[in-house]
Amino acid sequence: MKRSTRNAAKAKKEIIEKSAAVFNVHGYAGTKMQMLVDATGYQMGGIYRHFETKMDLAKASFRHNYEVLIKRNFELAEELDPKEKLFTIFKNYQKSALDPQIPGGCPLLNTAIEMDDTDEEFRALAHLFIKEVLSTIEQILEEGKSAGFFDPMVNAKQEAQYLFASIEGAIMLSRVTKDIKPFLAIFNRAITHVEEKIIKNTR
Amino acid sequence: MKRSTRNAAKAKKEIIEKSAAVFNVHGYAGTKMQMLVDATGYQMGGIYRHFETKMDLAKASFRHNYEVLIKRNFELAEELDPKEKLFTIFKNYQKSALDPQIPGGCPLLNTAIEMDDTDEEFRALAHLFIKEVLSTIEQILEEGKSAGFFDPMVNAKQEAQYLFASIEGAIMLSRVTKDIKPFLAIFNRAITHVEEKIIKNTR
Amino acid sequence: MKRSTRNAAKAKKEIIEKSAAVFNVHGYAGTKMQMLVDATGYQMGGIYRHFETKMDLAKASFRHNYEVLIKRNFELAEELDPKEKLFTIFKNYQKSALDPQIPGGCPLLNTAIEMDDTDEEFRALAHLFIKEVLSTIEQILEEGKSAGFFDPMVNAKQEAQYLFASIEGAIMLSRVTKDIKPFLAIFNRAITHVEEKIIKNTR
Amino acid sequence: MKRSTRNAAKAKKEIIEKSAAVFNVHGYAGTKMQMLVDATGYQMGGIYRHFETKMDLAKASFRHNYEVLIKRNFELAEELDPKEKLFTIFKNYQKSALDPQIPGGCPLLNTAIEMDDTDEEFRALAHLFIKEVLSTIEQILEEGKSAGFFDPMVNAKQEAQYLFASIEGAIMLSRVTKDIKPFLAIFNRAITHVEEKIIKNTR
DNA sequence: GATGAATGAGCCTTCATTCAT
DNA sequence: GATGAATGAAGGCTCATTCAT
Repeated sequence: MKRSTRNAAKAKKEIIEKSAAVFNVHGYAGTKMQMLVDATGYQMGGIYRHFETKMDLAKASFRHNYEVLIKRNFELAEELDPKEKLFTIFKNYQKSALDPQIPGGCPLLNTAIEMDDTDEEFRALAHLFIKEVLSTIEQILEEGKSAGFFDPMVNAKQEAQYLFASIEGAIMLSRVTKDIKPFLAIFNRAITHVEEKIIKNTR
Repeated sequence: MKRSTRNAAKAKKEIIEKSAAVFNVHGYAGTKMQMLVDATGYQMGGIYRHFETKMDLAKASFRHNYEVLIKRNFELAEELDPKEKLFTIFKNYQKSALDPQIPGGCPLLNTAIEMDDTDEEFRALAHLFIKEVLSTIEQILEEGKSAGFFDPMVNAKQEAQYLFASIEGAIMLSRVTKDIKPFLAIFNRAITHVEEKIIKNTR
Repeated sequence: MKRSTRNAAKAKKEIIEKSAAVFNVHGYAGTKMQMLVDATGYQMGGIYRHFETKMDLAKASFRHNYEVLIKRNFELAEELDPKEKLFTIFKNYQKSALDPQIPGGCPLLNTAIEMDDTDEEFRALAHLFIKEVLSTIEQILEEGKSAGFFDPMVNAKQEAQYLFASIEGAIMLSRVTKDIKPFLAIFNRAITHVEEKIIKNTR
Repeated sequence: MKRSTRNAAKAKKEIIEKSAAVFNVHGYAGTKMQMLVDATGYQMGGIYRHFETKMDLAKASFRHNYEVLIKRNFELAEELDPKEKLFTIFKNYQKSALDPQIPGGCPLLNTAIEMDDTDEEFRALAHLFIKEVLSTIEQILEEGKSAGFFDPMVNAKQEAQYLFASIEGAIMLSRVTKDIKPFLAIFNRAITHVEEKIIKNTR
């Protein structure tokens, strides 16, 4: 096959983008190099020119999936107020559930579960990304408290963990049942929770 | 080592029990037959006498882990009232998190995540077990509603899913961070939720 | 193919014996696992059950070749006097050159040359074996001096090195020319040297 | 790096010169094209423009090493008498051993050993070069006999082979022991041999 | 029932060579 | 003339499974 590009950076990017989906669907151990050859259109050696090992490519793919996830779910217009920000994130997660950009479920969840006891470096990477997500949510909650939108009694850190855990659990449920309904149900439950427990009731 | 005196059923049980932990820690693809040889004390042939394939043993191990989980977390004294039942389940989950009987995290979560896109039969099994857990919780909620303990407005099914999702998400967070604190925080958050939103406030 | 043996030690021995010739002919880098599969009659996995890596098998093969060489060339009847011993070694080397037990030339020479700059552990092994051979010759020379057969002025260590070097050089010449004559010529030259310079001339 | 200004012949020469050392140290099978890219400063395509295959470059490199060896060890002033010529060669070999121009040992020895059973064409080349060296020594011996310096009973051909074999064996010993001493010891032994057996004793 | 040696397909990786630029 | 990205056929090694004992 004739390759259209002879540009290293572009090729590397292309390989990552096409591999990322495969890893997220089949898991890192479950993904075979041959699958990546098929998915990327590159041959073995072409892939190995850009990545020392399969696991290096796996980590780059995970990072890519994370960035896509951040871009889709957490990239928020500056002018939004904290409440709007929080609901935008919710809306984005729902959109992602209904029309996934990354097949195979949430890469953070998948990677955390596969790597927690198998690959310390990989686990640490998942940990890092999850911390970033949690701290983004936490920050919005703190902003909301300062700005008088959210109940000042709210423990931002705990609430962020709670929201994130619920959503990841919801994703898992919908994936194992192959049914979007559990996700939507839990999701709405979580929104209600936000409305009732986090947002300051200006009655 | 002579084992000929043992009977088949006992050997099979022993192999399952000892394999179950290995599968839960390393995942099904990540577990190698040699690990099971080491863990069980049986040799290749000894294991294959009782299980046709590694995946058959994996499924039996998963079922075993599920039964252990049910016994530890969901076996409830008949005389408890629904509120007590719910809190007993919570307490059991907390106990399991602090002192795990099954190493490697929640087998329902682990299996759901690994198998959602890779092994349809295995996914269906995880689905089945999760449905059973959900329906147990749901039933308690319904009982509680009927008995006047719980708010009759509660949607039992959704609430069961919400509670389960939160807890599974919490387990994931604690495993990837290698820190029990996130689990406990989310956990307490969920208990508060039950107290405030599910239990009928008799004030 | 049905294998005749299910005995680990015997299988290991068989693999070594059949691999040893291949390694000595093709070199360690030049020998491919497939050659060993063909030569031994064992499959990949059968070989890897007994050796962790190709290089482990290579080292075992080298050791085996060394032992064969020792047995053939340096196993000397106790009752021989030092002069007879020395000439027996010569005769054995000549016999080996005319009718080689190990194809591919002298394994000490081959391994020393291939490994001097490539594999430190392997080089050290070759060094060890060569030291053993040199010390055997040296000892015979010392014995001969003590017993009055050899000139007491002979520096045993140097003379052993000189004899060994000449013979190894001779082997190399005969192999690269694919002609036994250079070996025999040098060989005879070395014998003359022994007769004239080492053996005490009782005139 | 722009190289387009260089001309073909110069580039080819440069590649050979820089590759020659690598081949001699790592062997022909053990040398990877990437090593040559690193050593030469040329890229794959740059090298392949001048050589059809790695083995072609290997042969050119071997020839180069041979020529360097000849120049350093066998280029003798015409006015020297045969005895002086012989000792100059000896001195040159000693100088080469103490301060090698070509790293990795004697290319004649290395190539003979690696190629004797693996590459017939390459073996023939080593054979040719070795024949040239032997015949140079032989000629000096013959000259010396004619001129009355050397014992007329000396068999020039055999004596040349004997000297060459000893020295090559000595090189091998010093390389495998990583110690110059064995070389020097054998070397001195060989010089003594020349003095006592080849040079006509005019007493 | 159980052992553990052996199978062989498949895995990850390497590397001589090609070729678009 | 030269670059360096890409090829693809091996290469070393793994591992679920089989089977002689």
